[in-house]
Amino acid sequence: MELDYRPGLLEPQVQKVWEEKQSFRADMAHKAERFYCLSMFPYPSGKLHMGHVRNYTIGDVISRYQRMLGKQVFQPMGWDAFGLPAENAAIQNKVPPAEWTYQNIDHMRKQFQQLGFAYDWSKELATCRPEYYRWEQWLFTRMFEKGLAYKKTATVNWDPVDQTVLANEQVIDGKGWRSGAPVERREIPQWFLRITDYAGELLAEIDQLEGWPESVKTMQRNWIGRSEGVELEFRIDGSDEVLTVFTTRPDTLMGVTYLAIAPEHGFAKTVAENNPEVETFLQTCKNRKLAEADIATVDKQGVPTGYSATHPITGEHVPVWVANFVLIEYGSGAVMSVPAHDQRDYEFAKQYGLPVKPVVYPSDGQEIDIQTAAFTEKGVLKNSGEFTGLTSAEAFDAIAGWLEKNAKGCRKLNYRLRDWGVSRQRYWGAPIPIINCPSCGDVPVPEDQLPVVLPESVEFDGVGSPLKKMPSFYETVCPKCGQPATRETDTFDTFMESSWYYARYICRDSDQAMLSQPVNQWLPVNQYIGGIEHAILHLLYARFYHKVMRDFGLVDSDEPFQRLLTQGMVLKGGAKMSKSKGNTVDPQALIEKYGADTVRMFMMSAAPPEQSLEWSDEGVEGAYRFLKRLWRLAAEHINQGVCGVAGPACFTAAQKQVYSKIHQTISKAGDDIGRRYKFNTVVAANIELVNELYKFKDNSEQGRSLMQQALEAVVLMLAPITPHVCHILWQSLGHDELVMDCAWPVVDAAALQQDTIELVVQVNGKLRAKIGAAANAQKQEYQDLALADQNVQRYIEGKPIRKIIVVPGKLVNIVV
RNA sequence: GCGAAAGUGGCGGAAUUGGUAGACGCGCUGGAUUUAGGUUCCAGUGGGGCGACCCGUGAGAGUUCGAGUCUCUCCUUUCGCACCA
Repeated sequence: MELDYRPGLLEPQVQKVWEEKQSFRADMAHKAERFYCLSMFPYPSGKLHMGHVRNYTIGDVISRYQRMLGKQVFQPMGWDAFGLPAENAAIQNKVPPAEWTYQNIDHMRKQFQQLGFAYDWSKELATCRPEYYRWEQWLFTRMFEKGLAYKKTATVNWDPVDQTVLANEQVIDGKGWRSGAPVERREIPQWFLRITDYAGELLAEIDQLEGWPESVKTMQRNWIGRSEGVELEFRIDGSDEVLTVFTTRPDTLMGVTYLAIAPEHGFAKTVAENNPEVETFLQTCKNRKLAEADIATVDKQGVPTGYSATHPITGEHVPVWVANFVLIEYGSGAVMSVPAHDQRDYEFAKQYGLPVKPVVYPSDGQEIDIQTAAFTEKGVLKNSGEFTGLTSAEAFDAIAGWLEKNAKGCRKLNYRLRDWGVSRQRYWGAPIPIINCPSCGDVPVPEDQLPVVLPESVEFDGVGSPLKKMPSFYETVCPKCGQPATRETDTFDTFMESSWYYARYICRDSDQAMLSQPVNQWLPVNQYIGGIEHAILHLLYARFYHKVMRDFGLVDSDEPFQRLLTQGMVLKGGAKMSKSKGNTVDPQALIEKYGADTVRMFMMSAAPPEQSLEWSDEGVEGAYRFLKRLWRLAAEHINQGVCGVAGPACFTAAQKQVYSKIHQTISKAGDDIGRRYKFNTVVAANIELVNELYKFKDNSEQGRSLMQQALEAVVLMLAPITPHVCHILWQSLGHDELVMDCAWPVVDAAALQQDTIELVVQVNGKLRAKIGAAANAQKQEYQDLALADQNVQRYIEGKPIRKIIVVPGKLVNIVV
């Protein structure tokens, strides 16, 4: 065996073996314990970037480890193939989006294979294929029939020059990214899914997601944003209009000094017709961006409508303002403002000289200072008529009860979550399967006419969707009345495809149904892996879809993903690797220079998976150096002849130490890879073991057997991380079977037992001595040993001992 | 602005249940091998101090015999905010 490690030669050979043996193909009908390991599929943007390599290496390591535990592992891969970048590339390169996408897929698939990922390619899917999106269209028509899909107007970013709708990402400083024209808000009819119908269940079942990170669960809870409050009405004076507002603080109702409505509110528009000042203000608001982050950070501005409204309890008249910080999407688009007890209302009131009326005071009787800020805590009511003296909690009930009794309001459960808008005014997406008939209205495309196929051969000029210029696409007849009608030319949000692909992999070839057996045998996904940036949207939409599919009888389970790992980003120089920052490192070049195993090993060893990972060229060198060292150690041993593995016989001290190190490593690596998902320390533990083996020079029969045993353990433990080199080494160590099919090594518990320990002695919590002591001694013995130590004596001399803490087998702390 | 995380040597990180801070790697320093460079191998490497020792986990307080770890306040960075995926 050569002493030089040559990954460039060996990796393609090993990949060929896997290919020939179809090693990664899962037996979907297998009765053994199943493990479905899924990494979020990529958008086929061209070539793999480091973020991909990290994501997919983590998934592959988990898959290969689970396989070594004897499970039937299913690890598929596919392509989230619809999306905006294909349209941009089409304009730039004059290539139709479909062609560009398929080319990218071919290239990236090759790269995946070069990295040695254990994917079952027989189940590969691409979401831009009609056989895939056909079922998404079918599900949508069913949701339409059940009332879960509906149409309403909603706001989009409109580029008046390019005459096109822009994504938030395409709006730079309020201007269209291509035209540079100031973007306008425009309201157009769009399709929505009633995810809010499932808000309660989506929230409640977060508690059952035991395998999810707490941070993600908290973010989802906050996103859904359940709040209990009161909905109440304010009549506009001198008009039939009624403003409905929602508040979580009805106890502050007596402190209302004005109402604020969103610029998009119907009443604001009505007022604007006869009020130039309001009209001007609404026009200004048209240029603001859609993103909530922009709305929340913008300077608070507003104008009075000139109208007042009647307070439902006191009958007082409070002015109605239009304000830019009120969100039309949340609640009813109108809020009652209590400047004394809400900071945002307070700032607005100060800015426009509106009165501040405190009605809640601290329970301990202290005064409050509302000269600088609102008092937002709960407390006891004052200046509140019949409610004066009640606590905030009592007042909630009393005021809600009063409003209900007088038919002016009611208790209400409100969610921050909004319905999911799924219409996109784009070409490269799944067509929305609706036909607009002049007499029948919106009619879903019947099942036998699905899929509505997206034409792939198109001229793409970037001005509007090509579908709108293709009569062959949109001209059709109404399925109900047979009269000429037009198809919907909008396409679906790409989150629609990524919300159910995990289920479709299992039955990819099913052409009679969206999902078919053995889908329920494999769901939910045991382990899902993907970027933290998907913590809310994608993961929430997929959970919603799963529940809809369950209610339609397509799946048995309530949740799609049992365990979730959110991997951190790959950084270079402290910043996310991105084309725009120009700090990317191309994985392809590294694979060619060092081989896939080195790249995989660096990715796993540089940081724990959830944390961000700082890219380091030197670190890659280090990983490469280790694999060379491992190779050489194994080759030197193998060249002297492989040998059997003897049990723990009469070891010399040095042998015993190595034997115990092997099993300490197996113990740590097993816990880290299986329970803690800390792959960096799995690698570190094995490096330590190899370092120790380099120092272990023992050519006795017993010594060589120990070396054989140690090398086998290292190869088995690293096989999930660096599968190619471990494949070769395993065979060279004298085995016929594939290392990937072997069982994870077993710890010899006896080897972990130690006779002596290092006893740490502290005086007043500071380390003063380390003493060798028997591992199984009594508390008193440890204490005596500690007190007898010379250095310890120096520190306690002449001082009274107040307390001695003994942690058996570990530490003694003497307090003087 | 709101929500969620993170902050430890020159760098990436380790410290799993509140119990020895800095495992392992990178880098650096010195040495060996080599015609040289590279490779490989050995030794050292948190800061200060001649030393006994002292200081040290973003800042400040607190709880504790003992805090990187728990609590509070603050600072900085990252992610998400509904049409990027």
